[in-house]
Amino acid sequence: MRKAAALELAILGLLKDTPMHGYELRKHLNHLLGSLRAVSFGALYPALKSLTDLGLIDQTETPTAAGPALNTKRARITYALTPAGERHLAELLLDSGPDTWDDEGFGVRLAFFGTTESTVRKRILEGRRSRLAERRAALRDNLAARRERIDKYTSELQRHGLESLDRELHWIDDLIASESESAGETESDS
Amino acid sequence: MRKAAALELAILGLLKDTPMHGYELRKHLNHLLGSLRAVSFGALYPALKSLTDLGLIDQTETPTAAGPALNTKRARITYALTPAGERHLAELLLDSGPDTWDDEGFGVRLAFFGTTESTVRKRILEGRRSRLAERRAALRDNLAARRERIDKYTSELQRHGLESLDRELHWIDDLIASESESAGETESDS
DNA sequence: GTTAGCATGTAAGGAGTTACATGATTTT
DNA sequence: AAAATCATGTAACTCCTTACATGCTAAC
Repeated sequence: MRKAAALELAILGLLKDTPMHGYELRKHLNHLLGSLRAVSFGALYPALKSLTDLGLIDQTETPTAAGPALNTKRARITYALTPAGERHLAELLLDSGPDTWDDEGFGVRLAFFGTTESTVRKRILEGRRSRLAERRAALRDNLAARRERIDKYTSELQRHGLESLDRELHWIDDLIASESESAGETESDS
Repeated sequence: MRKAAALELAILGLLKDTPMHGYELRKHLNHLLGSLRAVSFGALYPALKSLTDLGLIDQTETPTAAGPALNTKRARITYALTPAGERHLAELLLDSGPDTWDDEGFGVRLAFFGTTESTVRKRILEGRRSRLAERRAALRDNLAARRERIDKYTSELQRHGLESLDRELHWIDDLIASESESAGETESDS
């Protein structure tokens, strides 16, 4: 299976719901990615090109000179998923491997949890949990190992970092708990 | 002035306190950078090389065959700041521009706040604050703009993101406040 | 005497950024 | 008619990752 950078997944996921052109897509991407990062055109268009080359999306030229009054928006190239693209997206949404535990991967996957199988959701949440727990352990060790030698700014930074991790762990635990609860209701798997 | 990636600053800052060889330096870097990222050898050694080429650090070969029993550790190349390197570091620590507000830049700068002028500290903290405030505003707008159309996972993510931002803003405010307090007390440091 | 960890690097390549280049459409 | 914004791309460059290549030293 291909490497599937987070950006690719986000593009495919957004285009599945709504075919769009690049400029519009970028705005949705920046909302979706939130504080993670901003997508530039220099990143977006090459990505769209490579997805097109792979046959996962196709481009429909919407003429400007001929008839721009289809709706209020003037568009030039509208991107949409091909059948192969839909299949590929469905495959990507079954992944629950290490890539889906890290900050960016997890952020993007969460945005598509609505169309993710509940067993996959659970594995992702648990993977993410253990990732955060590892980080927390490393930070604590670090903090304990060199008590005296750190100035107040560094210790403040680490204290705040630890607190943030604790809150995020708690948050994930809540998500996992609500996942287990609704497991009996909606889907038939347990 | 040169661009000064966060990694360079971290290296210079660490080497000023303690000359070390690469392998050891990497461990300190990974502690310093914490959850931000891990530095690989493929990133570290080229960086050390370029700093050497710039004359900011120098390399001292510590022979292994001849006499390894200097202390318990066998080292091969020890890196240390040159006078030019110290000057350059001092210059970098005066910077309080946009690079010092972003996640990575701020994280690294905070680690060296102990040797940063209090006026510079304050500017950095305030820049960071406004960065976070911008993010918060964007998130809120995003949240308000499309109330109904988001599933529970996305809204949970955004709610948690907003809460984290609020806590971080509060944390920064505390740092700024304690900065102002100690400003009157001592010119040098506390 | 072999495994594990210490120690230093290089080569190829991925994923992105900034700056540039171009032109259409809408608003003022 | 000028300015802002919409819209699509390319080229050069930066920074980092992965995988490789090499050898020393400590411990079992």
